[in-house]
Amino acid sequence: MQLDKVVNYHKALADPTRIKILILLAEGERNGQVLAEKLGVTPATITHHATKLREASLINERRDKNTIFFSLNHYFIKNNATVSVDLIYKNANILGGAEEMDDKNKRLKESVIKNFFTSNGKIRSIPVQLKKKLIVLENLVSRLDKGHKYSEKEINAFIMNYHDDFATIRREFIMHQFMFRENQIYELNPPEMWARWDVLK
Amino acid sequence: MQLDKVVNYHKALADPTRIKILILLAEGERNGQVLAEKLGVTPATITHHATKLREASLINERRDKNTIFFSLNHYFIKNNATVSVDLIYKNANILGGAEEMDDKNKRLKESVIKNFFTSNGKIRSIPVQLKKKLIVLENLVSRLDKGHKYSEKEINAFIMNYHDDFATIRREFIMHQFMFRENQIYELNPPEMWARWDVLK
DNA sequence: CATCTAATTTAACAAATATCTAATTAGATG
DNA sequence: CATCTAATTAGATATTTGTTAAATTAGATG
Repeated sequence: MQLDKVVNYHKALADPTRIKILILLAEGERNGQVLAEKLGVTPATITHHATKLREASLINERRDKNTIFFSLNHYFIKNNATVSVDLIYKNANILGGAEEMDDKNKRLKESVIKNFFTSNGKIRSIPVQLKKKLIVLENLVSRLDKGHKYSEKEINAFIMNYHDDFATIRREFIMHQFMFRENQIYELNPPEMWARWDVLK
Repeated sequence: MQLDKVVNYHKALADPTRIKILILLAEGERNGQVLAEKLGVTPATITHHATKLREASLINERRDKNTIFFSLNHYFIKNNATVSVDLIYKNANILGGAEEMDDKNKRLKESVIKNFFTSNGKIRSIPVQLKKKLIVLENLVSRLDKGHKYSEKEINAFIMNYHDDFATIRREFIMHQFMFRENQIYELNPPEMWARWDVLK
């Protein structure tokens, strides 16, 4: 469930040593030994924290010979700071009733599709407003086959039918739970896991 | 210290029961007994969590006779979601003790500039080695204006002064945090966010 | 293959924390 | 004052979590 994701994200940031690691990584990539030395802890402790930060998608890693360099996942950090806020307000609406899509949302959906896709089906631009962006992403993702296992190449090629910036859109697919990635293989999530735009304001 | 504040904020949100309380409160104010009943815990547990949420300024309280009604501190929630992000990037320089560039790196930089740029300032070829590639990218990006908002067209035109493959280089600008894109507008990141080549081997 | 380096795993332990039950407090009302 | 309601506190317990030392693994190099 999505709640766990948010909780784990906050757990990852709920420790001073981990925050300090992120602060150091904001300067540039660092390996485990250096982090351990700078923070006055053992390499084992760094490994422990790195695992948590990795699980929360807050850091990336790059291996060079025996050394592993950690770095910030800038994109994820910037985009998830507000996720908890979204979750709280979004789920409030769900609990508060408003189950089926109302006319207003239907009209919005049509208008977004009309305005953000060109006549030959390409994406004119990626909406900035979350709600509209989700409508576009959902529309795209609906054209993929359920249960089909896509390579990254295939996903890129698919996206490029609609927009050049496949990297951003591919990331958004994952971030908003439209797809999941395992072993470099991409696959659709069931629709009930997709981010809900119809409950947003 | 500011670090503790951020850690405590995340600790407050690092528990599923507390997130659920906030979700319920987003619907409107609720008293302890009702929250306990809805979440299947005892009133004592609600008191426990309410204390933590209160300490993190996430909720407010209002007393009416014997009943205490909890409500969201909307203002605080909305304004603090990004505090941790700010903290991480802001403190990077301070904590990190920016080591100055050593002679070896200075020489390498000169040599890369000399070898990968032609006499009329074009890029001869994009270096394959990460460290050298970052030197070239940084050199390019340093010619852009801080704070200026560039359209994609402008960025492409700029890059094409130096190399034909603007798409690749534009992507590398983003990927290595030299720039960020929002709303199809490109802008320089502050230098402390740029990928550091001087720490690479 | 022997050796070196950096990272990880394992086992142990202390500290923090989520939850409950039972007792207590704060305030309202007859 | 006696009683009722809602919240809090106190004490107990089980779980989670941060840390370390020691052993092990992964990969590079001679």
